[in-house]
Amino acid sequence: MDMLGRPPSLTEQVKANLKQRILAGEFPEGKIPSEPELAARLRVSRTTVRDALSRLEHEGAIFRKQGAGTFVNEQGLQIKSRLEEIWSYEDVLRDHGYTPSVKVLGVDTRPATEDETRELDLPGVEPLVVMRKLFLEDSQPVIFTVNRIPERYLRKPATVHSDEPLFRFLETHGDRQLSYYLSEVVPVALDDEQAGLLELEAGTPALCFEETGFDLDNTPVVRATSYFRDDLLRFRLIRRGGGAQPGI
Amino acid sequence: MDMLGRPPSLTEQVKANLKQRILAGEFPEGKIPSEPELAARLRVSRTTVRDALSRLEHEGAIFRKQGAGTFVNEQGLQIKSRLEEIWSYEDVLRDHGYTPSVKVLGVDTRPATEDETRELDLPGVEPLVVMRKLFLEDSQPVIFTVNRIPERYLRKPATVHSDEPLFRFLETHGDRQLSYYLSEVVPVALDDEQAGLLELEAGTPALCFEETGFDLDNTPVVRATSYFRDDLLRFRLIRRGGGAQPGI
DNA sequence: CAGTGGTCTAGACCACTTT
DNA sequence: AAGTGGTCTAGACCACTGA
Repeated sequence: MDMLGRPPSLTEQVKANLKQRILAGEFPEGKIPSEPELAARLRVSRTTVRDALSRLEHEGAIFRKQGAGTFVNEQGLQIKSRLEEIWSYEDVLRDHGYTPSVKVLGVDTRPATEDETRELDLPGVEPLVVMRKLFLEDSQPVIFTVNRIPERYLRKPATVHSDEPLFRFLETHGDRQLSYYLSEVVPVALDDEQAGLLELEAGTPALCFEETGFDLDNTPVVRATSYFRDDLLRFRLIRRGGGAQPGI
Repeated sequence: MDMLGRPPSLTEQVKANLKQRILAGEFPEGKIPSEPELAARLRVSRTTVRDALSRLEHEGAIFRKQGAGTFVNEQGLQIKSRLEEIWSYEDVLRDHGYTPSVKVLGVDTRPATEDETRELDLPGVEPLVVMRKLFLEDSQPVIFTVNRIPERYLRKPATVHSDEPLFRFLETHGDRQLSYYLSEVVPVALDDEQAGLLELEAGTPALCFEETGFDLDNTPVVRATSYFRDDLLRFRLIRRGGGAQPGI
């Protein structure tokens, strides 16, 4: 029972160091020192430097060209919130320059539907705790989410109103660590209730995530549905080649 | 001037080998051999095995638990087309079990707009080649795309009708290798033209990609817009923690 | 041809899970 | 205590770029 993360790895520290220096504009020509030089300066092995650089490249902060060097990727640095690594919606809003707040609309318990029983891999129909939240920037609604968690995964009686981010809620009230989400991106026309909460007109096209969260044992622990105001929040991602292709 | 990719790396071969054996059901209990054992069997170093496993874990094919082992991720294996690694829409459709075909709707040349000039980082207003394509499964339209490429990046006179995937078209007609896309996911209501092409009613909510493609020198070489029939094609992705958090 | 990134190896040590 | 994955090192060799 750890409850605490490990200290950041050396690789992660190097990555953070470089990221910070990039954002601070320490490499004005866009040219980042060579791998051997970084390794010597930072007193780590070249492998560690390469791991850190690979992560930065993957998230679009730099790009590399064999034989030429490593460079700042001004384009990729513009991305605030990457679709593949979103955990706390409050952080997403903060990254967009907003002052976020959360409003818990309600916490209920009801039996799972047939679909939910299957999606959450439950042995039979069981009670689910349903949390509905609204995220606001200043007083304007931006995100509406519904989380459904099997009651069996929660320690305390489930009527707790909590404005913690969900991954923390699961650790606090359920001793479950969220490992990843498997998500579907769906276009919808907002219905009356959703539009009302987001202060839009019914029928407005919006982005919706339909997703399942898994813990470290690969057990599904939460089904979530989220709706976004795309006029206030826009998601970006980097798409790369899948495998063997070099560059392609 | 290479034009050809390098042969797949050892890591890539190990990854392909394991992926195939996983899909073939060679690990019925879901337990994958330990890293030292795989390294010994495949006659490669443990590092190479770990790299291959890391990639498989990233794309959701397996999951690992420290101290316990490496296991098949039945959930993640269901994903056919991952949002972050899509290159040829024909492949996407094939992965969904369709028989794809392409219809080139037209190839025109026109001056870039002000926005396009900025997005493609052009020194001034220049002619763009605009390719409009429709992707069909059997005879049913699924994807509608518009690609805009500065004429300066193309060798041949730009009126070529080509049903090659775009990344190949850029290599064939422009000696440019596509490295990655920077994409925005936008919900839209289809207008008359888009809806007509996709054989839906005008106003239907749909997913839209607005994206810029970059080459190996990080130069933007194409602006693309794509519309999808979400009743026929659904995009999935895996969302993970961004950095230092372990598990979280 | 010197310097850069790309790939691969062998081995050490640690943290964690299981028995 | 034994076995697993997680991190890190030092070093070799290759492929490519640019002066």
